[in-house]
Amino acid sequence: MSGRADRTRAELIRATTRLVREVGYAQTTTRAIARAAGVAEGTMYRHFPDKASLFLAALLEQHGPVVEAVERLPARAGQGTVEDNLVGCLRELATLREAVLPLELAMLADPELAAQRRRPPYPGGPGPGPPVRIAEYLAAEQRLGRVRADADPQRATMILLAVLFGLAVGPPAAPGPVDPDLIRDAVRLLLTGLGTAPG
Amino acid sequence: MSGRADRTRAELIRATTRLVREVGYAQTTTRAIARAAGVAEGTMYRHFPDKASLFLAALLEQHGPVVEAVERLPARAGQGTVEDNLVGCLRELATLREAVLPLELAMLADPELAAQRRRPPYPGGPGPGPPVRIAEYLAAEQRLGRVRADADPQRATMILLAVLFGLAVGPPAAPGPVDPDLIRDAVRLLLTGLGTAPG
Amino acid sequence: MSGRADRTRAELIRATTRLVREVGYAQTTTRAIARAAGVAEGTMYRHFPDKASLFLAALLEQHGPVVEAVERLPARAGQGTVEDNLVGCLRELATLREAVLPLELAMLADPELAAQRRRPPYPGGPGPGPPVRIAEYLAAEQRLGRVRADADPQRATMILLAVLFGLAVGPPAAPGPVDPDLIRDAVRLLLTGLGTAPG
Amino acid sequence: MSGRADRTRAELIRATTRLVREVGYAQTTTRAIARAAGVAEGTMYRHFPDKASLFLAALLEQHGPVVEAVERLPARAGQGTVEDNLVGCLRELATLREAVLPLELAMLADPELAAQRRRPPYPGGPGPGPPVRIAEYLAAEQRLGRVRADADPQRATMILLAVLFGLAVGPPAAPGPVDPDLIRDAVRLLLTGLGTAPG
DNA sequence: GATGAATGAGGATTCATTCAT
DNA sequence: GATGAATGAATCCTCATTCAT
Repeated sequence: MSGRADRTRAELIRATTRLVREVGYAQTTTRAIARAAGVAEGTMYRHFPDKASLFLAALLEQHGPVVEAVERLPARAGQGTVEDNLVGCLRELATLREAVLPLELAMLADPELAAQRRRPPYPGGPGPGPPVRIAEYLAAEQRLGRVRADADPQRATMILLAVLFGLAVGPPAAPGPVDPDLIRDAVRLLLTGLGTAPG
Repeated sequence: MSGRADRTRAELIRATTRLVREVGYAQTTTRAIARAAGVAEGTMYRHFPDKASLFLAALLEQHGPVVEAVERLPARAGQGTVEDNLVGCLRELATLREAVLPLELAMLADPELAAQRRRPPYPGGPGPGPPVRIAEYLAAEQRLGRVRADADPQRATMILLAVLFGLAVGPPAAPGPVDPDLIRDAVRLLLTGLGTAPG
Repeated sequence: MSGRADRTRAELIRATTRLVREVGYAQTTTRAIARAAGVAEGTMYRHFPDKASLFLAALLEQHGPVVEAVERLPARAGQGTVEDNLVGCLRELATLREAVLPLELAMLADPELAAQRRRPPYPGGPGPGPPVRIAEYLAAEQRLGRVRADADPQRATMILLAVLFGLAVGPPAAPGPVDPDLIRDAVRLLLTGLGTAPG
Repeated sequence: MSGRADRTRAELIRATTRLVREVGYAQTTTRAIARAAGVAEGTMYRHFPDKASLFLAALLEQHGPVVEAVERLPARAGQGTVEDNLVGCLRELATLREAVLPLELAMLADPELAAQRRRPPYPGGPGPGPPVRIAEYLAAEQRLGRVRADADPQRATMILLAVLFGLAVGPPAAPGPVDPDLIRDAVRLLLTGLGTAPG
């Protein structure tokens, strides 16, 4: 129980997430985290074996809401329009991701950190998550005849998420939230296609 | 005259690019760079004012080939198929980018490094580059009736490049080259569209 | 509570003062200070933001005793002889200054260090100090008729202290304590005058 | 004769003197000197075995004019007033010293540099210089009855020069030329005396 | 559990000096 | 004589981590 310990732990994670977003990974020192969390420097090591584990925990913390947001998608197959369903889901993903994108980038940029990602910090680890649910949704729509029969739902999902990630990070964007209009444009383009001829 | 200096400079850039790719930005210390380049640590500072400038130079070094690769694209409008043209171009981009992606990620992850990007290291700076050329190509194909009349070439280009970036970095990828098949799939998807009905 | 921290801080200041006196400012590296203080190099930075601040603190540490020594002077006006009073005071100043003269010289020789002196390290900063007290004393003696009526006490104080500083540093001196006889000679000369005629 | 080498040497000394005065000893790097002198970094070592020797040479360069200025003093004994003679001499000294005071301070602050001063850079070294000449002058005036018979000319000279040095450096003064009025005040004070009673 | 002083290896950078051209 | 690229030891400082209180 010990509500105090739990609060400290949560504070540490909140501080870490905030600092990485605001000042970048390089500037997020243990001292800065401790100060931002309002605890002593040594306290961190009561809750996490080392700094990398704290980062990992911060990253996973966000995973819950993301999963939830996508969990509902497959059930919407056949309702409304495909475009609206996808746009809604991707916008939610973009919003949630905004908080952790800097953490993800830090991991991508630092192999040593990324190595930690291999071994999930607790047995079982995070569930299937967004990619699987979106693919499920696309397959369902495919069965309903609202998505081309010759498309590969998994491949399409991969590309869909790649667009999302690319737009979130992309060169034109000063770091900041993804333009929601851009998300709709992307989904529409992916649905409609760019070409005029059958091939 | 200063063949030696030129060689040293090139060696430094090569070493930096290689190290960032292999061990990540955080591990790429000035000492490691010097050792890999076969020079003394102080020598670095005769060629670059500081470490960030060296990284920037390494990044820009790659810019030339990238620009060249895309420069030829607009001229191909109307020849072959749109799909093949785009796939060819994007594959080239992917290959070239492979070398600098870790550098780009480092910049994205470290605001301090990114700040350097604002002031281009030499007057004039890099030219328009890939986005503009690809948009030009799409517009040309549009005039030829091979791309939907109601598409926005610039917006489409943005999305095209976002896919490419997302695929290069994306969650599935163990760091490594982008699967060329994935590129073709993405282009085909973008051309054909995922949907069946107009909405 | 923090007896240990206080002791470390004092040790750092003592080590700094000693090293600057013995080997000069240029040789007084952070490593040497740490070694002499018996602490790790990083420990210095828990107590002082940077090296210059440590020097400044070492300088101010000495300020207390100096001020006290001169504080008593004005009260002696009219007692004993003017010569003895001044000689006693200046000898004390010379002794105290001996410890910090190298620090003062370092500041004079290095504009960057001197720049730190501008902003006093704590609000309020050091009080009026020696010059004012000596001038007060001279003015008091003047009212008692033991100092020429046409003398300017402030000007005379300035010159008195200039002699002291000049003797402490001056060309003849192998670095070391000021000869006390020289101080008496100087005071006597300043009181008696060198000339015979009014002009 | 090689006028070019001579000019380079002079340029190096000029640059050194100027830089030490303007930016302080610590900032006067060999690179800065070379740049300011308009020569390559390595060239310095054609003319001086090391940096300290260059500093020493710069210091001695100034010695000539100083000596000359004081050389004429003994001959003025008996002419004009003692005050005017001394004031004139000291003011000249102050002006000349202004250029090298930073160099002298640097030497005083750095024992390693000061060690070089012991062995004069060329046999014979500089002559007796100011102290002796001023003492000679005072002794001459003493014989003429214009200086107290019981004064010690050498001791008085020492004190006179100490005042000058102290005023040039002194705490109140922002670094800059010595106020000529202050010099006259000091001389007058030393001649007239501060006291009213015979002892 | 929490604290924060202490650690010390390691980081980027500087600079007097050397030497091939 | 002059050049300037190269050197590498040394500098100040940072920071994840430990441990006595």
